[in-house]
Amino acid sequence: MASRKVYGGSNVPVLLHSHNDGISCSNGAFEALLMSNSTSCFNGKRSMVNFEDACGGNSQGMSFYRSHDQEEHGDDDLDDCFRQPEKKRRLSVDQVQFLERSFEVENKLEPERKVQLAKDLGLQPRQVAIWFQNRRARWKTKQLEKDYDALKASYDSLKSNYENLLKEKDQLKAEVSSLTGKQLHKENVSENSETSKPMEPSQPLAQPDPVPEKKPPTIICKQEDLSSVNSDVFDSDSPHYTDGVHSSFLEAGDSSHVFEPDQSDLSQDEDDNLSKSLRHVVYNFPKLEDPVYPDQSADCGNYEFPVEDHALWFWSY
DNA sequence: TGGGTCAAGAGGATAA
DNA sequence: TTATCCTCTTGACCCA
Repeated sequence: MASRKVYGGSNVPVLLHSHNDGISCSNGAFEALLMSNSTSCFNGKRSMVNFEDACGGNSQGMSFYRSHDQEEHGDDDLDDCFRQPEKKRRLSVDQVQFLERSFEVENKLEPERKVQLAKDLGLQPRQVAIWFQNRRARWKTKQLEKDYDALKASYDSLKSNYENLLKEKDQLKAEVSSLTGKQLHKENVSENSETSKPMEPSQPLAQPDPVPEKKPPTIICKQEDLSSVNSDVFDSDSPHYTDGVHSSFLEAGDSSHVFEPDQSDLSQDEDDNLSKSLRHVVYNFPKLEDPVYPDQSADCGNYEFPVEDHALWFWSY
């Protein structure tokens, strides 16, 4: 409180006894004030000086109430002669509150509004403009933080869903392999029994096959092909999944892309070999495209998807 | 004393 | 051309 300039006004010390009382406008009145040239309800310029006087020069904890704006106010031509080198001073709490309310109404500053605010707050119009610029910058920074948090939450959710789907895929692949083997075995048995009947008259002396389970080479190839197909169906995009989090995030966001195998790779014969009765449950799987599943899950009759496997329900955001 | 915050400066982009 | 905006930076101030 050493060399503080004191400006004459003595009628407003009460204004800053309480921060909230410094600006007594209601919100409605505040908006009206912003658009009008009516008498200001804020006497920022002189009130700060008088507040300090009212505080008995107690600068401890009251540094916000220094009379910075007097030093910077262009109206005080007399003071320009004695002005010390410019030092940055914070706006008072009341000024900031007033500006904040104005910012909430409109974060852009029209020239008339700027002049009116400057007049009401006892600041230079440029100070008001600068405050709005900085305020917009802070607002943008906070928005970016919010956006980042939202995106991160979305990403975490998608990643979790994707990992669940990977587990589900492995389970389904195992089921397909198991059931395909069983089905082929059944077919081999039936084919051997059918083909052996007509051969009996012509080959009465043929020795019966002691190991009927042995699969013909062509069938084995088919099984391998099927296995390969199944692997291709799920793994064709695996570089996208497995390399880093970004790719998985992007890929998982589009379920149609993740599970969109080329059905033509699976022959109709193999497809027919899968029991239709084992497939119908697949079509009840939520939100996954139907064409994907008939070839991939052959054991849905007794396979229950865990609750977390419905994770695609969350993909809507 | 270092870091955080904020007012203000600087410079480029843009619209009227 | 001018005012305004945006972005980055600077310097003052405060606090743990």
